[in-house]
Amino acid sequence: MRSLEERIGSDRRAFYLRLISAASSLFSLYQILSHSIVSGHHPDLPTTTKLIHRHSELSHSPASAFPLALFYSHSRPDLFLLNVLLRCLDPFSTLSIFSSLHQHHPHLRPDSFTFSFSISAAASLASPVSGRVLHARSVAVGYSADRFVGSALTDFYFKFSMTSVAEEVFNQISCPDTVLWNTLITGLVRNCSFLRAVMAFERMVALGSHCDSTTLAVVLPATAELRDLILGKVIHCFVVKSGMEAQSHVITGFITLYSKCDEIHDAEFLFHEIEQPDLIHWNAMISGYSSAGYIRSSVCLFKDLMLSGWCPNSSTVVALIPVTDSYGHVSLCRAIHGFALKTSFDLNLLVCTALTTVYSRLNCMDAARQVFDGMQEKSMASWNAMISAYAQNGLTEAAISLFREMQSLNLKPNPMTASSILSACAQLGALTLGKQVHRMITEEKLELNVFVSTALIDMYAKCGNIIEAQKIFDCMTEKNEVSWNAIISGFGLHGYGCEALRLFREMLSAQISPTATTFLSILHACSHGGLVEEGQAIFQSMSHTYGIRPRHEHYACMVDIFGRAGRLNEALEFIGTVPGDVGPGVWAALLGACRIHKEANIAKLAAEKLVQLEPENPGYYVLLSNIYSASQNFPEAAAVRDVAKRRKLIKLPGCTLIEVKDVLHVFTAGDRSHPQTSSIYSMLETLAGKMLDAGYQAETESVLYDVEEEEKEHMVKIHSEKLAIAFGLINIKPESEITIIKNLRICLDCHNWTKFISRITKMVIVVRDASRFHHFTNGVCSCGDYW
DNA sequence: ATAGGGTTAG
Repeated sequence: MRSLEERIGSDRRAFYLRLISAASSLFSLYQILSHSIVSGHHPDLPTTTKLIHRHSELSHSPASAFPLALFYSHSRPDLFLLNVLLRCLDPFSTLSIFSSLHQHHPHLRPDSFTFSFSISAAASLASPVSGRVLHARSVAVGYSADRFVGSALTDFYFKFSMTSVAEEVFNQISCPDTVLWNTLITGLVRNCSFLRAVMAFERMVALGSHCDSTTLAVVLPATAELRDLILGKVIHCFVVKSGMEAQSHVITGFITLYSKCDEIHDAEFLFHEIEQPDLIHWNAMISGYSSAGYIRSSVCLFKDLMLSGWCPNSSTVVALIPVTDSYGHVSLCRAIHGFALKTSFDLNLLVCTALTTVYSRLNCMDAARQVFDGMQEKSMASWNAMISAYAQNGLTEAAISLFREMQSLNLKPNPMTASSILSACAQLGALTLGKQVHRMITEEKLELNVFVSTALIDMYAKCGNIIEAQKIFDCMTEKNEVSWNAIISGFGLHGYGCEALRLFREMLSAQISPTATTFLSILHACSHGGLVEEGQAIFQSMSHTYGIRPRHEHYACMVDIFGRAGRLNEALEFIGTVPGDVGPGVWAALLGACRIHKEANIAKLAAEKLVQLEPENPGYYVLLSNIYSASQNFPEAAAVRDVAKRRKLIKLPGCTLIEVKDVLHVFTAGDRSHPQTSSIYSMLETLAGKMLDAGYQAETESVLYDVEEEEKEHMVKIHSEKLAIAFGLINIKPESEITIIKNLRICLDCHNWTKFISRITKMVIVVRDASRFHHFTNGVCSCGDYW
């Protein structure tokens, strides 16, 4: 008869395996292990594997010390143990074990599980390099068509917004199963490629792959984003037919779909049909209401939620945020912020990111920054939210410096970062940085989605390179109304009215509905291109054919169109037809026309209106005063100046930016702070002589000249654009191109001066001022002397 | 190996 000890001994492994499976806490697991070691039995490979596996089930976060110690206690671990270990380790340890595998355990040949766990680790470590290395090695050992490796890789490339590579990997796998299709569709949705996600879904169905609730949970929000109600209904029928309509995730998807497609009652119906809605159902409905503008219903449902004994979570708070947005109420926003802080369930990434944006939309940049700085952990979305908050509020330098900070922390920008920063570049005219971002997008193979492409078009157009803008536009596979608007306004900005008109017609025939912005762009193009009749016809069609009510800006554009052609009386007449109040932009356009056509009487009328409408804007006072003094009405002139002085109104200082060899230089009027000041001024002297010979005369007489009296003396205060151009002439190779950007409109004299310079030096000079681009070539400007 | 609500872009 065998002793007890012998019986345990023979079944020792089974005995410990049973104990381990039954262990209910980490503590009892440690006890089992120490018992076995104390009694002289080091756990064998299967027991160790089981221990590590149970340990990962019992501990909530990836803990590495215990499993690693167990793993290293074996001199010859097997592949199964290795894979179980890799799956439960933190991503960093997973990668380091994998990379030292060859050295420490050359007998172990990684299989598809080993690769897929390591690739997932690279993805969560945000380490694109190690992922690519793993990709290469897995292909080298013949796993390029493996489902597990393939799905991990697909997921990996999508995480880094490298959608084209992800799709390539997916296409390598000959018979993708449901999970793999789901991985593809999820990745596309996460990268906002909604159309491609829906197309992949259609392909999946057509190829006869089985879809499950996961597929629908992902496809339905994509359909909602595309506002494709018809497709949504087709899917709904399909879902009912295949008996999946009662699945929790699927119902949520339909609530999202119907509320985003303005079918709020259908969404409501589905929500009330659910017997026991979970928190996500509630949140979906609350957000459905608030994002569709049903603010009261949203708040009511929130109250119901609280009364039903649910504890709201961060998503509930985020779902409520559009409420503050639509009211434009800072106090409401602060109330929600306070509520989130008080209930402190998790004032997490999500809430903070949303708050950053809402505060910035309410123009509380300090509050926004405070929330951003207060986050211990920041996601890509948090960074992007803060960067775009700055960009959208015109704080371009802040946006760029935050972008640099992000880069210095080794965080890889994603397409959203790219489009935000491109917007800042466009506003600032920072072509070099814009090009760098473009290069980064290409090098990192970042997804060139509609947002990014449109942002690139806008950046190139606004930074002077309309050719490059057009190239990108032509390469786009998916264009929406914003993309068309960007290219049309780009051509308008450069004075290519006919090209803009051609694109506008092309847009219409491509069945893209023009928006209010489209009309603004095309009217701008007509005014800068001198196309009066075309502009009038388009303005008519805007309300008659497309049912879009013109805004102040559209009226201003029309005034601009008439004014440019010197038809000032028609412009006045047109203003008479504007229903309701006339905005300051309209009068400013009229004033601009008067300035060019030297029409003092109408100018006086316009300037008086402007001083009334915008008492804070100093420019109009100067102008009005100049007009009065020109008509010998000195007391009035003095009175106007007095008012401006009493109000302590300060003129926005003019400055000009120029980039030479990727370095940015900024000049202000009469600037002497630049290291090359002396050569700049002597260059100006040299030029002055040649200019006189060529017939240049300083334009200081004009009554309608928007500068202070003392600024008229150009010898005292040389305008910043002249300094920048002189600097460019010194530092840029002859007979090439100089591009400068000025924050205000270029003045008449500088415009004239630049024409002469372009003729004398044979340089092409491109000037972006506050209203448009001027291309100076051999004494002629593309704006036709009207801007 | 994939999954529902909610945050970031032109």
